[in-house]
Amino acid sequence: MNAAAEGAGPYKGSASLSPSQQDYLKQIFLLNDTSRGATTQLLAERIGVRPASVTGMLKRLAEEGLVERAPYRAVHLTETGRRIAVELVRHHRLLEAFLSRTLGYRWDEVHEEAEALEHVISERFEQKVAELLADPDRDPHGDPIPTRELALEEDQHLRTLALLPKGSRGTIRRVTLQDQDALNLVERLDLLPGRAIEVAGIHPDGISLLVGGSRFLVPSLLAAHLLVDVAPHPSSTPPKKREGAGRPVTHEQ
Amino acid sequence: MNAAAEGAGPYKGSASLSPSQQDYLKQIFLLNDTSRGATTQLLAERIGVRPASVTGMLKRLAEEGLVERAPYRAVHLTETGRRIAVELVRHHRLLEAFLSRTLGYRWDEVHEEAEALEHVISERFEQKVAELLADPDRDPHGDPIPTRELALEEDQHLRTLALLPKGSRGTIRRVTLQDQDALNLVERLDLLPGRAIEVAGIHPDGISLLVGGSRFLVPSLLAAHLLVDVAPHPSSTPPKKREGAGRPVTHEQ
DNA sequence: GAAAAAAGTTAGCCGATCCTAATCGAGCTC
DNA sequence: GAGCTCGATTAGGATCGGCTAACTTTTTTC
Ligand SMILES: [Mn+2]
Ligand SMILES: [Mn+2]
Ligand SMILES: [Mn+2]
Ligand SMILES: [Mn+2]
Repeated sequence: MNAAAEGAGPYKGSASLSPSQQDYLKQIFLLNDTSRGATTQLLAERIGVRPASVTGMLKRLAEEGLVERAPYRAVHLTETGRRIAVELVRHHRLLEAFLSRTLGYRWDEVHEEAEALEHVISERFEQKVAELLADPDRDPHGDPIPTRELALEEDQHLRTLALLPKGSRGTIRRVTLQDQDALNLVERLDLLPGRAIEVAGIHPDGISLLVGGSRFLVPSLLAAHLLVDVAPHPSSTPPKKREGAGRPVTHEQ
Repeated sequence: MNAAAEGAGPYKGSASLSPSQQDYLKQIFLLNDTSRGATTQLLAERIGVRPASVTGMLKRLAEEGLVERAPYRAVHLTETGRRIAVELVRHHRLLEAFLSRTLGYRWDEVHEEAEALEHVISERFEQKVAELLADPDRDPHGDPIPTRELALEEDQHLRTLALLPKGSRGTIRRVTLQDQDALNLVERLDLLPGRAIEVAGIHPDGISLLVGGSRFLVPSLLAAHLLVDVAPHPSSTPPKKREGAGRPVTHEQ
């Protein structure tokens, strides 16, 4: 019973998909990029439904040619599905930038609002906002905004703080968290995008960090969500990778 | 089988209602204000569903204490229902003002976008937009924006152009149309809010109008949707009402 | 004031999306 | 490689908001 014959439906603009379908595609995209691939369970957690619901939706998305899927395996987006997902990520991050810059939202407030608006704004709205903000390339958390043509900068040079060796210096570029309390903590610690940091040491529970003169422990849980632009090793320690201090970073949006 | 026992559900914030339910409440509100009351058929037309669907939804809304209803009669909003409806109208018109002023939308483009956004923005968004625009009191079509406290100016002094007697002078204040082509026509004819006009004569098919030096026929269909602030009768003709040139004005939003 | 027309309602149905409970399969453990 | 565990799927059901077709009530017409 090989489900999902290839590409059943005709061309799909994101417009014809339900917000729910759009959220599935977006989460599949975000999970594929990072982490261990888009499994039923991870999707269920991110989207806030039960695994059985995910299976059901994935079947429908497969029928419409938006995902490719084999039972008991992780899903992947088709090219069509990917396009819709990236379009949605553009909406989301553009909206976050807009809410922050134009409407004066705090950075911990933008995510929730963007989560709902992303499904509803027109291409005109997207266009006008992009104009107003002069085509921003980062949202308030440092996440790259896909271009109008849906090209997405890859940030390959960024490294997770949790995995940096002692002595590393660099600049915080992205904070891949959405939870308001967590973001407020990051702000309290002055670990915002743009801050210069140095890894003073490795703890079992996190990273000892030098930021703006002070030194403190950044718990692994937090360190795993801070992406750092590492400076060309000025210190002694060779920049070799460590493993296991934190799991690969993801973040919902 | 007297359906709808009074006030079943607990307090409802507009947040807990589906976009569909919100649209029903809004249209009931707009129809009650004007026109012959919110009948099943009129609601069906405005909302774009079949009459049977309206009956079904009205039953559900009655159960939740948002409308009062007797079979075969027009519906009315309860106080709770009215509050939600006005909140939605505020969202809608505030959004139209925002889209027009801040994002540079044309006045014929704002309605459609606001129609979708109104259900999705948070109170924070409403608040921030109101601040940004310094609490505007009119949307681009001249429709009054309910205040934060949901007070709605009544515009009782405005009269439908279609019903004005020959010789009346005044200023166009509201254009209660949403259709893009119709709005473009209005713009072409320079009948925008703020324009001074004089009724040069009554035709069977409309009104002969003097606007900015030129004189032309405004078809009844259009005239019924132009609300005029009538100047204290400077001309001879006593300002007595005419009937039948057009039906009472309404407009969806 | 009856009959016709129009408006409203009911009954039965459908698709989308979610749920719970039960079953199935993949992959690690020993 | 036989189990066991955990993740995934299936089965069955609920709710929501739409639809059509048939029926009922109100309103208009003459
Ligand atoms: Mn979303
Ligand atoms: Mn972000
Ligand atoms: Mn709407
Ligand atoms: Mn308007």
